[in-house]
Amino acid sequence: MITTLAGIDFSAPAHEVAPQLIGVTLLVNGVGGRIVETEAYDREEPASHCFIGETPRNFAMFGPPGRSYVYQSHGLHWCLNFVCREPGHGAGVLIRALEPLADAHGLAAMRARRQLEDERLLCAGPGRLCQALGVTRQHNNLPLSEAPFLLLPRDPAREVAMLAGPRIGISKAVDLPWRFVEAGSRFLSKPMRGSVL
DNA sequence: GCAGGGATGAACT
DNA sequence: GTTCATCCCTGCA
Repeated sequence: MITTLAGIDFSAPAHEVAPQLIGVTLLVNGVGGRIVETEAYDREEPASHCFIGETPRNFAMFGPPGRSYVYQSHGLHWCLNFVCREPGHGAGVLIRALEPLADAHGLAAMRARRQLEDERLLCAGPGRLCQALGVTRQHNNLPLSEAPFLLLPRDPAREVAMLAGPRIGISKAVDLPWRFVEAGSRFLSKPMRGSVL
C-alpha cells in the first residue's frame, strides 16, 4: 500500500498531515495550484463526518490512507479531503484553499469553470476549489497517487511560514486548532488569526 | 418525515 | 465588516 506521497506519510494522524500539505502542489487533470489552507478531521472528535461511524457517504474515509474523500455540502458544493491514518480509523484533511499557479497549471481552465477572473477568489474555499478543479462525486475514493490526481512536493527553496487556528464552518469542537494556513497568503478562504506553528 | 449541514454569493450596515 | 436565502442530500426518529 502506498501511504507516502509528495514526501508526506498519510498514515499519520490528520492534524500532523494537514500542516505538511501547506505548500504542496495539487493538480487534478493538470489543473490546480499550491495548497495554502487545510483542516484536519478525526473520528475521535465530533466535528468530523466519521464521528458517527462508517456510512454510505463517508466510507472512503475509513479506507486506506492517501486516497480522496469527496462529499457534497449543502446540496450544491463539493469538498475534497485526503484520507489519513490507518485503514478503518476514519480521518482526513479537508483541502480549503489553493494558490493558483501559472497558466501551465490550468489557470485559464479554472477561470472558465468559475466564470471569474479574480485569481484570489478562484480557489479560496473548499467548494470553490472543487469547482475550479472540476472535482465531483466521480473523484471520491480514488488514490491520490494516480491520475487524475497529482501531488508535487513543496519547493524546498521556498520557506513556508504557517499558522494554526480554529476550524471554520463547524458547530462542534470549535476550539480545536486544526486549521492550518500559509502565513500571509492572499488566497485563504478567510483570514487567519491564530498562533505561529 | 424532518432537521441540519466541514458553503457560497449577494445584499446589507 | 455582517446577515441571509439558497442549494438537496444525509442520517435518524
